[in-house]
Amino acid sequence: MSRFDAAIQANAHPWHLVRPCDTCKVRDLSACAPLDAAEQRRLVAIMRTVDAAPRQSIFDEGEPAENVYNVTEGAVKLYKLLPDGRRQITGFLLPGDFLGLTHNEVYAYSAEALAPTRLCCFSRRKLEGLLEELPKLEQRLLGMASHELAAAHDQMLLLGRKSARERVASFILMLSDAAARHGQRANPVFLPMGRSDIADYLGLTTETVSRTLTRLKTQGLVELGGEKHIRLLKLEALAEIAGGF
Amino acid sequence: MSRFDAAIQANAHPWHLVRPCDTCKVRDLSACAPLDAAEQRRLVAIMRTVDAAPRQSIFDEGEPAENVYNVTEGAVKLYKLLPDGRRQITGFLLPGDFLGLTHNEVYAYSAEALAPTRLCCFSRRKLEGLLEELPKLEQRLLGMASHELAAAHDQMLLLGRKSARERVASFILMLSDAAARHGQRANPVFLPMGRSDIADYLGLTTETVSRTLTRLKTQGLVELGGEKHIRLLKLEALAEIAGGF
DNA sequence: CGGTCCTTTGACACAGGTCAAGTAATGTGG
DNA sequence: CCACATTACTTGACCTGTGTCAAAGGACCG
Repeated sequence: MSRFDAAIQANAHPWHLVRPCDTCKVRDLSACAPLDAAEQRRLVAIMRTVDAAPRQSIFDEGEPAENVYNVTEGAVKLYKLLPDGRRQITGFLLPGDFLGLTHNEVYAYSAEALAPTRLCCFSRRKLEGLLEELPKLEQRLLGMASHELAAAHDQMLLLGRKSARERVASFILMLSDAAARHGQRANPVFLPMGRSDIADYLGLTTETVSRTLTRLKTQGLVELGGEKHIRLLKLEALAEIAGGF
Repeated sequence: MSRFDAAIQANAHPWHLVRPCDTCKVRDLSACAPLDAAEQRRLVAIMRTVDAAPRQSIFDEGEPAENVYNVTEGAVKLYKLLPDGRRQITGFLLPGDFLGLTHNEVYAYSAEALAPTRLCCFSRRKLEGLLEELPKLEQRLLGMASHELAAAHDQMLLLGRKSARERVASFILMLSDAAARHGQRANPVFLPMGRSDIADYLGLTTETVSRTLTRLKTQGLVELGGEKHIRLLKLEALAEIAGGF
């Protein structure tokens, strides 16, 4: 069995790199043609599979940026730290998402697995070499980068100008949408991360996140099933809150 | 005189697209070869020059994303609005920067000139066509996008976790660095934007920006020469504040 | 069960927002 | 070039949303 087939067998194929994603509509950029079999083979040749347990670090900010990763299964958080320990989570990644892409010598953020995670790992040097020859691949990367940039702009609006209530509502809806795109249950939303990760993503404290969620519950907008599941009761109202109306 | 030469004559050539920038070290990505003359000619053929006066809108959020722009001279601000008018400025652009690049049908933010500005305007459709044939160009765009992404992450850390004092210090230093990269005076820094733009960029109010600046002045860290010039007196101390020490 | 960790809840403090006034810069028409 | 209007910036007094500190549940696990 070739390396290529083995990779597919192991369900660790970098699908999202080689073709538009079936379930994640956002990334289904019609302009991007999928790679053909030969091209995929070349890509898989420079790839290896990496697994990470929850809480395991994938890489740290400031470390030499030797690899680029593509999430295949699981969930990852990206974050930056200030010297005194204050933390900002800059993103939660799901299957199909990319991390480590940079034109710097070192990583600009740290990455850590949230759940049992499987990643496709590429040597950055080799991948950059391959990019020269596979423009389709570069197109996909550019498409992904510009989507991430748009998401980053939304997050700046959230962090700079939204109230705690609006941030939490936005967050719940965002998770629900992401779940739907990944073919998972969208309504009782599953929160794979703890309160302090949510807080560090939204620029709040755990206490404020907790209080805000209980207030949304009290007001009949959501229902909390355990700590990690939220049922959205009034989608319309939540969307209005999230949008800042 | 050819269109190509005319464009150079008029100092409206998209230099930053075709080759690493001389002054802006950040963008001098060794991996990116400059375009040759024939390639540049093709690029210039689908380009036109656009001028914008201060406060003039270049495009608005939600508008069909028909063009992509490259700033040649001047300065531009990008921003997003909430329905009630709250505003978040997501970036200030200087010569060499890009705007309008998206894989969406519509612009994700509004763009407005801060100063008299000259831009290179490309039809997005045509540029995307050209990208298929000029992989070097796509490489440059990918490099720029990944730099912007890193800047966006820094800004998220600032907005989510830094105090007003730290935000203002970071901002001044950022402007000073940008000026230096563009071959302009770095120490009495020139602020091309007003207080309310600064506030909307830092997620603060004009009052807080103003108070914070006077406090930095009182403490002997900066000197305010008029409203639009700031002399950095204790760079080291400012850098420590900005970094969150 | 008895720890450990995470979440929730409460009481209180404070950074930064809001409202309001005053002052300086900029522009405009005569 | 000056009066005047307008806009931008600063400063002050006060208020509030969110952070801080502390403690009390809950969930999970050996």
